Amino acid sequence: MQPEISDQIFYAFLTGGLCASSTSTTVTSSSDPFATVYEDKALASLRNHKEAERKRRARINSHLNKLRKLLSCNSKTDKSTLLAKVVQRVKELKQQTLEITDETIPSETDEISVLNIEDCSRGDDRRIIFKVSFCCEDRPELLKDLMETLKSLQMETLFADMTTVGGRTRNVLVVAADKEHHGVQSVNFLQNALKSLLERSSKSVMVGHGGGGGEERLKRRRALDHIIMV
Amino acid sequence: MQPEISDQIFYAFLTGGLCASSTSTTVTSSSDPFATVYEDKALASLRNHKEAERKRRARINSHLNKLRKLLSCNSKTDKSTLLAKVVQRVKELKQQTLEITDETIPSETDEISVLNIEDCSRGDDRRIIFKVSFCCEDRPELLKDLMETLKSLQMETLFADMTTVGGRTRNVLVVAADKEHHGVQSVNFLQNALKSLLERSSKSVMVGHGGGGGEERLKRRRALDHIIMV
DNA sequence: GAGTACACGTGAAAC
DNA sequence: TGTTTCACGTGTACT
Repeated sequence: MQPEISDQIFYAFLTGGLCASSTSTTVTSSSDPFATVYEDKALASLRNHKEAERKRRARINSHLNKLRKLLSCNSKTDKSTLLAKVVQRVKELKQQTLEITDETIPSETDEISVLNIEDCSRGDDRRIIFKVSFCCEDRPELLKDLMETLKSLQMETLFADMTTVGGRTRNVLVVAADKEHHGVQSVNFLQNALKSLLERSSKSVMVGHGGGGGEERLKRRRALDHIIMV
Repeated sequence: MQPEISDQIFYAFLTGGLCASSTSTTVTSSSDPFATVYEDKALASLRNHKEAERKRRARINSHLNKLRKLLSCNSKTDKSTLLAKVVQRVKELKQQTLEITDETIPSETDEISVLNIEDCSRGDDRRIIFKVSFCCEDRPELLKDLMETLKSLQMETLFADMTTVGGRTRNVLVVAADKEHHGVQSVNFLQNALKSLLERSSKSVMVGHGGGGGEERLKRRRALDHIIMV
């Protein structure tokens, strides 16, 4: 691709400009017939270039060392494996936070999701299984209303994860329904039931707690109400 | 530090061994009186070295490109700023997951913590504020017991975050107590009350749910019980 | 001695 | 324009 020895080095080599003791530049310039102002300029440029590259390398290596510390890697871990570990770590952390914020922590926007997970049932042919999850503002009667809704639909809760944080709540339930009364189309029943549940929620948010109060504070207050109801 | 042109290059340069067209090595070896078997060996070694270094660079750059994708960086983001962003991202993600798993997600081990956060009160001189947090197995009566305990201690719950996931629960409450009845030493009261609460929990875990059942399944069952109690 | 990893100086390309 | 970034080949040290 590129010549092994460039014209520039060759020239500098012949004129003695590239010897180890660079302090002799001036001397060389005065004693050598080839020495010119241009040569000095070129050498100065090379020196700048050299220095800039040095700083660039230092910058990169500095960041690499920070990464070594963050991953608690030995200072003698070589660059390639270090970077491989960094790639892996970033992937892990991204996945981890995604899972948590997606499935556990309440989001700022309301969500409803109903899934038929019948396929995962352990040979229970008489029941159909749904995964129900929703995210909304918390309110005192929310869970009670939810249980009543499920009861009226003749569904049984198998297990539930619930998170209430800062006045917002995310709930993930696995519910079972008898196949005599329900089929896959019951996903829509559930979805609609939840929807009206959340609508009741937003109404209660509007109407209840008539007295003023900070916005963020009010959110947290509602979490308190929930406890007090229990 | 090191000579600008090494003896090796100088020698190879004079013998013509380092010209761009490396295919002519054999020709050079046969026509040049300096050519020896040693020279060929040395050149082969250099070529191996060259190739190894090429591969090493490729390996490093490959990881850098992966990182570019993970951070959705332009493919023209330079190495240094890319690495700077990686450092920042890793720090953020670590902090984020630490916060969540530390303050929200229930841990596998039981924990009790009571803090006097009086200093943070907004000029409320007549009340003392505590931050109460605990993590344990969930059970149906847990929250009810908790509220009764706080009531008996004449403490009022200001707000609460609650997370129940996979049968374990983490609760963070901020409670207020009248300064006429409580001081900083009430931290101990609270701590002991919580401790007996959790002890009751572990007893109920041992005794209750006498019927068999999978270990993990049982955990989740208890989350269900909690809902049904509400 | 062969293999591996790093820092260096350099040429070239992008602005 | 000079400045900045990259890939390259090389010297050197460690194993």
